[in-house]
Amino acid sequence: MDALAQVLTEHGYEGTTTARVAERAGVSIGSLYQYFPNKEALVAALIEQQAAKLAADFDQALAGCASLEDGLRALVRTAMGARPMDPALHRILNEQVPRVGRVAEAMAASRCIEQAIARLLQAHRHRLPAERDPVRAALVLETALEALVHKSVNGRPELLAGLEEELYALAAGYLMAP
Amino acid sequence: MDALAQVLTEHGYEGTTTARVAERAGVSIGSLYQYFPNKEALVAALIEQQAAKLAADFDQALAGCASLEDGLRALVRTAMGARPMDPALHRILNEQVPRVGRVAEAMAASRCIEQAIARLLQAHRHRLPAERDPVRAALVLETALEALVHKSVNGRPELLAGLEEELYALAAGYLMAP
DNA sequence: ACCTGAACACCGTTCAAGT
DNA sequence: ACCTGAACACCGTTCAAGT
Repeated sequence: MDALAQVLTEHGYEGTTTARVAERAGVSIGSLYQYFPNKEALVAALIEQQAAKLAADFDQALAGCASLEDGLRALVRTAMGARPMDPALHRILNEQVPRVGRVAEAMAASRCIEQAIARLLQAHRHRLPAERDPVRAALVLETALEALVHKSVNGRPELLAGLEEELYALAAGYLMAP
Repeated sequence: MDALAQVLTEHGYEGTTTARVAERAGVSIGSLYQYFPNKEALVAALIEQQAAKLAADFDQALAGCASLEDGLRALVRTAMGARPMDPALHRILNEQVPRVGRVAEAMAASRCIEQAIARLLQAHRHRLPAERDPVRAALVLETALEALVHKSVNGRPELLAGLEEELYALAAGYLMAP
């Protein structure tokens, strides 16, 4: 995994050959194929590793929030701080997510995050309008925040300044509208 | 472009070889490379074609909206109806967008859509809170709606039922919050 | 001017042989 | 049991030869 992360960062996805990863890891190409059935599975393993770490971050951040407002602020902060190590690596992996298998376990981590958000919303459901289902709202928020952080990190850096307040307004307006 | 679209739909991105596209188009592989420098440029051309069409849809839908509410409803409807032809093809192309060149012209279409939304918001800026910048809000809305429609079409179909009202609540709550 | 397709370079994957 | 790397299959791309 470390060798893969290094090669991806240095050469991008297309430039990442199984031979290069094996060489960097100090094993033969045959050995690599003993542990991973193909290149896709190799990349998927790294994606799952990062996704699991991210899901744990959300779980921890949202666990003990007293008010809905505190919870939303923690949610926004965690979403924005979700640039674990190298942003370039994060970007490369994100681009590969849709193409890796059935999105498999990366989707599982995404569902974990949704569930953490859903628990927060359920704990304060008396604050939400009647028509706002907490589980569905959690999916909406996770998707929207993830897309906005992603776009601001990659491609549209002018979004980054003041994004935190913007995301809070988006979440709060959606959840607590008349 | 037609041959490419067919082969992509039938075989997916990995299964789409330049040889197969050339064969389907009824030309030799050499001819294909006379018009497109490489496979990426070939796919990029199809992406640009679809993106331009989408941008035109938004321009038209948002042009003559009397009220902000009408405009937002048109925005949500257009975003949801943005499944031009084959949804499978749309999905395959979307997955390739981040990997195609500098995102080049697909990004240009995305900016056209943002500008169409920004014009709508600017026309009704007296309805927005003072801290809500129309240009930035347009970028936020475009990103969030696109991500939610994309996720509901691909991967999470349970989102689709009632999504239109959900998106409207998200947009209206964000724009017209206290 | 434009087309053709055999040939080339390269990469993912396998498997017979080694330890 | 596990490792090795030459060999294979396949795909993107080129270019000498044809029209």
